[in-house]
Amino acid sequence: MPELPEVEVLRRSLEPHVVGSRIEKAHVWNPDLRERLDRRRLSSSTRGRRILAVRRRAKYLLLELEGGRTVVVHLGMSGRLTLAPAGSDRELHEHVTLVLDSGHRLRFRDPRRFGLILVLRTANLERDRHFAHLGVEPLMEGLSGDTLRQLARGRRAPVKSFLMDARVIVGVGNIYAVEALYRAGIHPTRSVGRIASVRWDRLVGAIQETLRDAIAQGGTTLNDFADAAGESGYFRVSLQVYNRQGHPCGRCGAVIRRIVQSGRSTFYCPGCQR
DNA sequence: CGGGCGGCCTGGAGGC
DNA sequence: TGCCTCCAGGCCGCCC
Repeated sequence: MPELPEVEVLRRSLEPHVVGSRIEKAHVWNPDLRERLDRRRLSSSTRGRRILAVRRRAKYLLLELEGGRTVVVHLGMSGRLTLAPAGSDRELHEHVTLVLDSGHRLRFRDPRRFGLILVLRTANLERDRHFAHLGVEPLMEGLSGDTLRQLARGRRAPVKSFLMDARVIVGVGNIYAVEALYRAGIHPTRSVGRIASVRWDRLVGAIQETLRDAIAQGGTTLNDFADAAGESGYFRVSLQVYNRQGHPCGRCGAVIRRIVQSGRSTFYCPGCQR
């Protein structure tokens, strides 16, 4: 489900309601997520601890707790994290519930179980194997086209795959890679080593604009994305090419195409993207 | 080594 | 109605 904008929207919606709350208890209904959840570790490191901050790194949501621990949540493809009133019933595919002293429950629901919850020492976070290899944050202050151009040197991958490579740049998944390339007017199959400097600047600008617009509109809800309050995002109506094969391009009228790259759908306008 | 592919899961959509 | 295939917002490990 979620790329950077969705996780950021979730983070912002959660923050004002959980920071300062204490976690009374963690229920693990099903530990079999992408990686098996360590029940004891989750329980012992969350019980009675206050939530100090809600952060994000790449597509990971981070609940920073007292005692130097951080609960790491990844939504995979179909994960949701919602804040519900006390007493409400457990939902289908709700695998973990954090009971807060405010009376609310933080529910992790994930039908496909590609998601992940783990507990790390806050101080070791960046050295953990889930984080150590991660590349630049696309919304980082001062990110330039040149930074990406350097990383692309000597590589022959198609630009779309390059944008989705978390070792290079994080948070950009299938939807936003496709949309950013459309905005930048770059063909998704273009080899990344053969992109001119000026186009790198335009591409970075397009990525940042696309992500910021998506955040402002509450993210993209295709099927099941929702923020902590269960609200859908509305960036879907702003998608220019994603899932629009056969429709005319809004800019030039050419018919939008769908191709497959590395097993993932790519959509582009043959008129605007060269 | 870089890059592509299959596998991990469930469920929704569409064809017949 | 059912049964089949295909597809899905991520990520990792394996293979060439």
